[in-house]
Amino acid sequence: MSLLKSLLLNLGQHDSVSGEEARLLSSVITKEALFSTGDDIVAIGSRPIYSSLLVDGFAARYKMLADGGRQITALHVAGDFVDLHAFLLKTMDHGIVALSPCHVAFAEHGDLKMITEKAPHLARLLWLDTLVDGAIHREWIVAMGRRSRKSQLAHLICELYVRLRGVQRTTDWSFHFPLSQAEMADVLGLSVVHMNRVIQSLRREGLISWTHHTISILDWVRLQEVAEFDPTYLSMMREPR
Amino acid sequence: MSLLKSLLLNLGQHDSVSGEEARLLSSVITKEALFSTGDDIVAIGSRPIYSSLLVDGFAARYKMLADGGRQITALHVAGDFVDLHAFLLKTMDHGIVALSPCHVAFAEHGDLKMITEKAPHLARLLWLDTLVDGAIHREWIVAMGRRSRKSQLAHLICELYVRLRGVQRTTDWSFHFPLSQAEMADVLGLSVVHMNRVIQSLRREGLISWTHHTISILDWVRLQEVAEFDPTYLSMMREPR
DNA sequence: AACCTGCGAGAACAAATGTTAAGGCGCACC
DNA sequence: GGTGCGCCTTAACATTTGTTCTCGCAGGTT
Repeated sequence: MSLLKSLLLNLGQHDSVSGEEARLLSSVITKEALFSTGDDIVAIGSRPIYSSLLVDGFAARYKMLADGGRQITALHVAGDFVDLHAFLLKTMDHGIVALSPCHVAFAEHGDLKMITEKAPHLARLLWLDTLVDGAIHREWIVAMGRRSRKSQLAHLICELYVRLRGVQRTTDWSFHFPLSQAEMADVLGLSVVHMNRVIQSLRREGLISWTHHTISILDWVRLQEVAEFDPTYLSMMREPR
Repeated sequence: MSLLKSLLLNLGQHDSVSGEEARLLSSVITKEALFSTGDDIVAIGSRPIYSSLLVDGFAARYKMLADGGRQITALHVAGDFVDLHAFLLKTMDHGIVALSPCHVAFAEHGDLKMITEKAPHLARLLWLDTLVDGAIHREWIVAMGRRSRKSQLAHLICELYVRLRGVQRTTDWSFHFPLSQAEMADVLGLSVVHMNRVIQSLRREGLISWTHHTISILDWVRLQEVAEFDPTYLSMMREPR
């Protein structure tokens, strides 16, 4: 998919983006790169001078613990700015890893600063993008803290489906999903064995199928019920910001 | 504490705030209110036209689940903007409750928009404030997913201590903390009984004391070790943003 | 003084989740 | 065509965490 298109698919979900804004934004994206599965796109502790737009692929933010455990704190799909927050946070407090081959484009922080000075509406859309990240974080906290593991997984699948549909990465009720069960366990904060048990239970109830890196939602209504999924937090509504 | 002071204590931790910026910000804070313990400061589903600055007190963002469970997704202390994100997200996807008597001040969204247009550096500091929220969310996700409950609690206490010290709400190694164990359980995602067990274990090891709504850190070094606490994510470093 | 009530603490038991180990299956590589 | 490897799956067992219940204490009320 083209660089500009993935940009607009993402930011344009929340508010209308003018042609001029789109041109400005694409003009500050001066570099691109490809990453292989498992590569670090951004290293923990680094102080990037670029922010990275994921044009295609799957990536994750993660932290490692002393005992070797890994927790994934965010999943990113095509169209996501994976480290826009580093523009102001400066120091990466986590790493970002490619979970599939990833096509990434870069915008210099100096140019982002220019956008905050010259294009306030566009700047607000970028700010909003990081706010949606935060809203997703909060939903994950709720899922980890107070939902059953089955509900947590169901919720994540609902979220992924809606986000991927927003950037046209679904076909009917299916989407490509390259994560292994072990990687998924690092998302939900479970052991691999229990991750497998939870997946089995959604399968057994006929809610999803998940094979060959493809997830299919077999019963959206019941999946949503199990998840208590309410997509409000994704801010998919297009309105003035 | 004065309104302006709590503002500067918070934003000024990350970068220097000019006198003009401080005046502009305080000029857009046009209303104030007091809330009692248990009051909702902002209701879920509402579309606020003000963002709320917590001048004094403790507040929490939370979501309720169908089974009556509650998960607290953020704790706020003096100086925090509790719903700055609503400026752009528009619809509250969670509620905000006062966990103590709270003194709150309000800034109109229209004025915040003006700030993004006229005062880009100040706007970036506000953006940053929401990014630190996100960084804290990520750290909570890590703690919920991959730390032991003892480590999770130790980490939260370290975080609270550092944040409260930043706004001058600590005396030596102690701080006032009004949450009950049941409320704390809604933060960590535990049952009340297990919350109590985890607190006891930190007490038994001589790391903290916690009585009469006061937490004291008895052994900062070991508490930090148990928590694997690294304050980088709080962006306490003052640098150009 | 007697009586609430909210909160903290603890015991006993149930359920969820982790650990370790083993086997199977598909796929890349020799 | 075998072989090794990554990944999924299952089983058995250990540990963590939740549930229910009881008790005690402090503070406020009558």
